[in-house]
Amino acid sequence: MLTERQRMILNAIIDDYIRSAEPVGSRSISKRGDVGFSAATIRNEMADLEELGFLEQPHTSAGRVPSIKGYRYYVDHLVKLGEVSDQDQQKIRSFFTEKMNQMEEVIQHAAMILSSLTNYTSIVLGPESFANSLKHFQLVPISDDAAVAIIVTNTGHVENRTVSIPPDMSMSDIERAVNILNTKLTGVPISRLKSKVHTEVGQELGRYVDQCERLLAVLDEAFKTDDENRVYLSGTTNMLTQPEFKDVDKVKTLLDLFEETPTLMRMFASQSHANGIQVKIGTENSHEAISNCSLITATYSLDGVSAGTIGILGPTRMDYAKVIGLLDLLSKDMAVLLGRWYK
Amino acid sequence: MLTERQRMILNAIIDDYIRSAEPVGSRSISKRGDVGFSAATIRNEMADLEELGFLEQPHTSAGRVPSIKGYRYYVDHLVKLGEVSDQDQQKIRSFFTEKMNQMEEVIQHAAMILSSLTNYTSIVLGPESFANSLKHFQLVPISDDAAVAIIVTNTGHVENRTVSIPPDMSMSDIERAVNILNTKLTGVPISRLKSKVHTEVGQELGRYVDQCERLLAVLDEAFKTDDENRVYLSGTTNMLTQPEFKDVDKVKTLLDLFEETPTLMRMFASQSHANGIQVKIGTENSHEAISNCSLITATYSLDGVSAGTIGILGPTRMDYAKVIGLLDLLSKDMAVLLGRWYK
DNA sequence: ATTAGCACTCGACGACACTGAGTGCTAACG
DNA sequence: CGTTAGCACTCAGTGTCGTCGAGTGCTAAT
Repeated sequence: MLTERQRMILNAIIDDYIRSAEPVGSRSISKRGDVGFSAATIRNEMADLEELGFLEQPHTSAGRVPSIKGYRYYVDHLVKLGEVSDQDQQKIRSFFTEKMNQMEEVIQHAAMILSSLTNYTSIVLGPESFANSLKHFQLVPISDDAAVAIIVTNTGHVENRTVSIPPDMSMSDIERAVNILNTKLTGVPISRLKSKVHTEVGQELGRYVDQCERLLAVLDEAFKTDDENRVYLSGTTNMLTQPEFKDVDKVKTLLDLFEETPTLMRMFASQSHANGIQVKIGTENSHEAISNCSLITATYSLDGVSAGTIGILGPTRMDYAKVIGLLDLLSKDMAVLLGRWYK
Repeated sequence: MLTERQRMILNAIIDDYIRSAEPVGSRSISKRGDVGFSAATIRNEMADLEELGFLEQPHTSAGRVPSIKGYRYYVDHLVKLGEVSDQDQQKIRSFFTEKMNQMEEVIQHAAMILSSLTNYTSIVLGPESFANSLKHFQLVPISDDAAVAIIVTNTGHVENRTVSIPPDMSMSDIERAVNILNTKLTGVPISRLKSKVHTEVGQELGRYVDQCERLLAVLDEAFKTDDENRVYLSGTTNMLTQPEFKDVDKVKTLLDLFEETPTLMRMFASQSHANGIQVKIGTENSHEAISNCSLITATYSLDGVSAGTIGILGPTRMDYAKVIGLLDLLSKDMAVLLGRWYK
């Protein structure tokens, strides 16, 4: 579709623009050396590229700027995976050798590494909880009518929730129930806890415990899968250093988006279906607030099941080569780390 | 020190400036009606007030702007506690009748209410954990060499931490130890857990459990008071709507400060000594990033012990009357709520 | 097919004048 | 004597104009 020369020129323009954030003219391309043609020739090609929709002109007497289509072509055909610099590799290595014993900590750290290495905003989605199974369940009464339900998963993750209990339910009943639940439910995936309680464990429970229905209601409350697969952000303020965000209004809409976890989740979910690296450029993103941003995500899997997603949000004019290389490396390392984690 | 008229004029100027964010001139004060003097008279007084340091002039032919000293005088002598509007009272009431069963949730919500009612940024510090005591302790092994330590407090707060355990420590030992700890430590304040383990419980433990020293090390790790008295922020982006933050650089330094929890903590700590409402204006604040902001905090106490702090951060040109009134009301309500909570 | 040359476009920038809000001072007023 | 009307003055903000220069498109020469 494009001639070799056009591709070279497109590549050069995008390269330049990523660095300078300013419309690039024919002369500067010609002078770069890697395209050995005169400014005039490049000018002609640029006119063609614009007609084809790969470039845009802010105004008549300005240089050219890549269009969404241009970026798309660039990431699909032109960009060569950036090698991760030794320095960065070093940092990542030391991250993975560091000992962390909370899942949350790992994710949080990964996000921080990403944002600090790229100077963009990083978004990390934790490994889906459905991989986890119950290790231990506990109900600790804290007053006459309330108790804390605690769920420990095999990965060491702890969830807790305050539930209200009927005032006339006896302590011994509760203890007995907890014991039964622990023997019956240990090893059951978190996502199936609720149904399992009703189908299989329910009757057993009824035999030993008074007021079984009431208790079941309490358990329902406790096992409510609060899908707080939280999204971890880091480097949100990095965006403010980008020239495309010198306008406070844009900053505000972006930051407001960051606060809206559910929206972020949805954005991410739509990406995480496919495995590997995905790039959404500008208006390809569903949300308007990031219509001048690109979102690059890497979904890694564990035993063939997609397990988590890490991503970088930056201006459309972002360093795709570097970011893609980095995400590729880090997502693979994450998969390995988690593989070991889950044993 | 100031004549009655000067005070009226100062009050009027600050009032106007809070509303308009623009230097206020003598004419506009004169026209307001509540100061019944001509522009010329007011002009003379304004010159005096400037000489005394209560006002400042951005440039010769502009109106006057309150100085830090001016604001100080205003909040100390002039401002009359703003009545909280019916609408706002309504919202606060409904907040307090809402049923919440996690401490974190309450605090988070309080912060949100505050920021939404004021359109500034709210900062809330949770009730100091020293008021809490141990309700239940548990060690759940999740692998050969790791276990999750879970601490439940009398208020239903759950802390958890992964600890590594010596591989040759037997399950039964652990169980026995946990039992002893629960009988001995229930009711002990969280802050004193660690010392208590060493002094009183240690010997008892040694009698029943092998490898007592090793176990103590594990417990030390578990009881490490991770002083995560977290700071809850809400409405951080509200600041961006303030005209004093139309400059992205200022926004960035401010937002970066928000990310630095320890610094925020320190800022807050210095305020929370005194009880009641405290106002720090502009450079009275220690941190440079908020040298054009004011921080108003209300510390509430429970049984005479200061329990928590809620605060509002806004531009120096903020609506002191409203904010102070609101904080006063809310902090008292919080104290009541928590009093009930701790029973 | 490529390139040198040239006329043309248009935003950025500095110079300049104008406007208007606001001041300080002085003199008149009650 | 305190208050106020009047007036000259200051200065940020705004709009206009001309210049500059980077960049373009087109044409003709190589």
